[in-house]
Amino acid sequence: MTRPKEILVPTTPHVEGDEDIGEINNIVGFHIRLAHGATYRHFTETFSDLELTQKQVSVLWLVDDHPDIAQTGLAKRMRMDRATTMAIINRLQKRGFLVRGKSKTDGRKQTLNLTDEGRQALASAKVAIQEHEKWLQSRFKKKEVEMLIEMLSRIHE
Amino acid sequence: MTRPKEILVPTTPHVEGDEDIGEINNIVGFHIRLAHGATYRHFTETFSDLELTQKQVSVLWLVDDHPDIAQTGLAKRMRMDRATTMAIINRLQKRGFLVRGKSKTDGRKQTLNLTDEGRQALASAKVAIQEHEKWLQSRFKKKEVEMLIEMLSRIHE
DNA sequence: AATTATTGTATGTTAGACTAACTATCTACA
DNA sequence: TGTAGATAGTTAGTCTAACATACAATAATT
Repeated sequence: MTRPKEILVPTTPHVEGDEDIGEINNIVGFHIRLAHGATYRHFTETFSDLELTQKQVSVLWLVDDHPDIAQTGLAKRMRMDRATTMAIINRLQKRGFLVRGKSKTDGRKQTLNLTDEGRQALASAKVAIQEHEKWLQSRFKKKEVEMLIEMLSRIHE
Repeated sequence: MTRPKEILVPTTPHVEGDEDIGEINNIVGFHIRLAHGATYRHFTETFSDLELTQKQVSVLWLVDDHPDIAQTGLAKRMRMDRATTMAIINRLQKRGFLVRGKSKTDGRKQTLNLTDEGRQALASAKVAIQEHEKWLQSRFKKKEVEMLIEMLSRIHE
């Protein structure tokens, strides 16, 4: 009495009397979302000890690369709005990973800089990132990685 | 005394005469996230009238493609857990786009099917998707689109 | 028949994205 | 120069989504 077992390969074409646009599988956006989801999931697994999200690591990294950067500078680089940036900065500051200071050149701006703890966290994060990237890049040849990055850059500029 | 003016449209390449971001630019995950963000943003713009998210459209689409699908079936296809799936289904049901029914083959399962309204919403969504995809694919040649989809599939399986 | 797995549900937490309103500061120009 | 508008940061509130946990009902396995 064994059932057909209902194997479900997600990337399988659905048959059915097809209409309009075609299959959802031909939609680039669909694949970007799925790839992002898979990447995000693996990331949080890899970072479960560090308790850092992708966004948080990116912010730490960018602040380290650009001492005294202002929140709007960060926001521009990461394509976030000010409010979202605030929330992330607040979280990182609450954990003592970075500090806000006053800008000497512009009274509206604040400077962001990592604390020693932040630098330490970033160092650990970079190790984890390496592992994460290895998982990601294991699917591709070197040339393909370059190509993928280049293509993705065309989307986000 | 006119400054370079520093226009910053979110989806515009950031020029700024400065430093490159550093090695973070070689991180595939970083680009996936940025590309996802840009895509998501354009999607919500395109869909602001319809008030549908990527997830919701995907669910409508998949339910349409697979009548009587159960929530777990959806969850597998979209790589979501049951709780998240529930939340999305609830939202769509509340708006009258789909209905839950009882499965005849498995008392635990429920069937999902679009209502006429749901089908209508999906039809509108597909038009908008076409526009959205055009925006996305305009950056690529046909061959490149295939390549991109294939590469992204390697990530999400 | 008893145990285990699956499915849907309910609840609560968290991150992140966005809007709107507000203050302080800076810039541009009439 | 004075003022109107732009920019930077903040706060508050809303929304989507992901995840964890717990529970009840049903199926499958032993």
